[in-house]
Amino acid sequence: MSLQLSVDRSSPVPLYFQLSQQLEAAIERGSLTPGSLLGNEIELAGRLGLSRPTVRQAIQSLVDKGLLVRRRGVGTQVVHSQVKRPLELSSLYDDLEAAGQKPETRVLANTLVPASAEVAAALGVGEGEEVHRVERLRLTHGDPVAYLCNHLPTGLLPLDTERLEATGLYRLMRAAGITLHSARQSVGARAATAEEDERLAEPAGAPLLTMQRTTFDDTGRPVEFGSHTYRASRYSFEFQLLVRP
Amino acid sequence: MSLQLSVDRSSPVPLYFQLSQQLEAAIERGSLTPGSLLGNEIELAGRLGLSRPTVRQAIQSLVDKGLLVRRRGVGTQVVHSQVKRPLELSSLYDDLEAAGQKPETRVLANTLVPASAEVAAALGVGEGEEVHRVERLRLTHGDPVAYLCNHLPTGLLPLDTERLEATGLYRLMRAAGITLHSARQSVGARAATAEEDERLAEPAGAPLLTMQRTTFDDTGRPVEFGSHTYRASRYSFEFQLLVRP
DNA sequence: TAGTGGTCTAGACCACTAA
DNA sequence: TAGTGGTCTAGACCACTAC
Repeated sequence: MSLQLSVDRSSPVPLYFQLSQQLEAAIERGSLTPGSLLGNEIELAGRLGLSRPTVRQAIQSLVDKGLLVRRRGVGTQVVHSQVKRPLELSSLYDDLEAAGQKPETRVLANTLVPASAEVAAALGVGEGEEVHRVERLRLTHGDPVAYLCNHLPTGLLPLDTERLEATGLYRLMRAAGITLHSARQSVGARAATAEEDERLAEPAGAPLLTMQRTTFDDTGRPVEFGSHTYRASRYSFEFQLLVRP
Repeated sequence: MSLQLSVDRSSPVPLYFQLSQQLEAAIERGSLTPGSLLGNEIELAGRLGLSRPTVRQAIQSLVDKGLLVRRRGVGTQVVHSQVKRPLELSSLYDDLEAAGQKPETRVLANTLVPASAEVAAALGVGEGEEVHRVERLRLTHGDPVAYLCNHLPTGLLPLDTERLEATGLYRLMRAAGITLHSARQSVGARAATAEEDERLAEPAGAPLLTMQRTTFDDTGRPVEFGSHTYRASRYSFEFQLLVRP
């Protein structure tokens, strides 16, 4: 099979990254078939004019992504497909867009409010301290999918209604130079209240999917606390996860 | 602060792993406080009599776990806590046990059945082919929490009712030498049917949390397909996730 | 026994950050 | 400018697997 692999040493892109991208592309388009062996690291390094650690680094990044499996004494094999996208800290906006759904956002409220006890605890601010409160309705094809209520610390990023209606909150945060690091999530279900029924255009007492999430940046500072309710009839969480070895 | 670090070269435990364990323990018990710098890699390597790549490997594993953050030109810092346990392929049994809930299992059915179209597609077998079907009720303190229905390929592992009532399915699979690799999950909500109401002791039409999951081993072979329903009043999914850099 | 990945070393140069 | 992490090399020995 041999496979066309090469690296460009004049490129600013790291060599291991060039290699891992080419291998991933080969797996994606089926040039490297599931179950096939990759050939040993030494030979691969020699063929590309790279050192073994560099080749290992490229392979390791694909192992971490779940695309390859290494077995001592055996070799490196392509996993039998199935793995597409491991769980990410995803934005509903991006998820819907990726599904070709053309998400729309209607900002219901965008104000400063004193933090409730729950919000204060999540964001690590004093109770009653001023925080941003954003309420949004997310729709596709004019139909509501979810009601999103978020609280954010003040002074973190500009939150004008216009930008909130044009894109997702996470994109705004990244654009403002915030490096998202981790999030704590809780997913549950409950019956809708009368108010929620109306907002989401569901019959009385309909089951709702709920999510609460606190997101942290890479300094460990809470940057967002969200309470979301999804129409169970129109949305479910889909994700893939890897077993950490 | 300096910190007591040392490695045992006569141990079969890899040096990078010894170091990462000690660093993790130091973070856990607070000897390394959030936000504090770790000291540069060269100096750390010299102090321990290790090479820099080995020290980097130790640090990298903790970065992957979300405990440390590296910034070029700045240094390596301990993340401001909050990160405890990233999302794993978890078993409800283990989750309940970890929460001190003493889970019990009641096996409702444990039979061989012909695969339905849905099950056949998930497990990659022919429709109508024989597969295991296991129905269980999971309880804590005598109260039902979830109804679990799983399908498995035949010949994979022995599934006696006795063992199923003593522990979780994933533990049985691991004990049978199956290396779990990844899973595809879908989490949603819906109103309970009359049959489910009765099984889970909920009022008519109560909201239920649902999960469907297909689990794969490290060869990419599907090893389990589960359809679970949880009492929303008694259970929610809690997890932490990291942004992949 | 032969071949694989797992670990480890002792250097090197570069890119980025902060003062 | 000084110090940090990011990348890379060319070797070495070991543990495990399959034959």
